[in-house]
Amino acid sequence: MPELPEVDAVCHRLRAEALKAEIVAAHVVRPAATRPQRPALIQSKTPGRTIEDIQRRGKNILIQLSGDLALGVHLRMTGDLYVIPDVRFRPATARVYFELNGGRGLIFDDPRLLGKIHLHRSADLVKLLAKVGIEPLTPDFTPTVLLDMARSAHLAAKLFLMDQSRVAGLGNIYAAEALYRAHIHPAKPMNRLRRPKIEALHSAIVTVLDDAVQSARRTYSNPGRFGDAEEFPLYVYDREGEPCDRCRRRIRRIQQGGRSTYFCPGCQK
DNA sequence: TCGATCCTGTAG
DNA sequence: CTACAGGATCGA
Repeated sequence: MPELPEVDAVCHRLRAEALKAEIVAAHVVRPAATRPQRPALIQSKTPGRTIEDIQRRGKNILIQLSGDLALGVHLRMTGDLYVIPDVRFRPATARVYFELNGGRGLIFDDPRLLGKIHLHRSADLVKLLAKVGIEPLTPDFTPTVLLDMARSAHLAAKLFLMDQSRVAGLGNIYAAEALYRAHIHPAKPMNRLRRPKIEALHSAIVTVLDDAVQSARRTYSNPGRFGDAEEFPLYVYDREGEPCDRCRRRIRRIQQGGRSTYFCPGCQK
């Protein structure tokens, strides 16, 4: 269930293990994973190609193949993407898998079947990802940019942060953690935040994601599983009823957009 | 902009 | 059994 830091870790791991690998064969076990594309597309077009590059855009993974084709992978809630030494020993939840040179396997693993893997021409994939919002860990992401986006957003702060077309990469956990660190109530309308609060939020987003990236690269270096974020300190997520580390008030859970939001009623006004 | 929906697994 | 899960899309 990856957010930006976990997707980054997956890409990091893949770059170390799959760069320059050749795809020998491709198998779509569950067509749902490629829909609306036909399984035959990946199966017929990827064999013989080499993995040239692996990039991340928001929570999307781009696997650049030789011949100007690219695989676009989205892990959604339970997806994972990793290399195993012997493709014959893939798990039962492998939804798409590639046999690589040397008998290795590149596995798209997704028990819940919500994730997607598609094949596009490289240029088309870039176009498809144009609607993804600003990358929070680049110099483009400044307090002023965030303020500009906030002005027109008649939307709760938590929902704003979860919207991938605005700031890309935050999910349920890190959105809640960023708001906690910035002392902002998750239901606060985004367009009512003043510049100082926006600056605090900007800083919280960058700090949380940056720290989580470092943490995830360490804990997720283990293929086939998502190390839980145990190494990374979560102050509110999944801590309903526990005392806040700052003010000792009990962490509360509310529903926003059909999902749980955790926050401290004492220090997030 | 909101709710329903896609799926399966697991915790209570 | 029900509730819920670190996500995103689609339709109204």
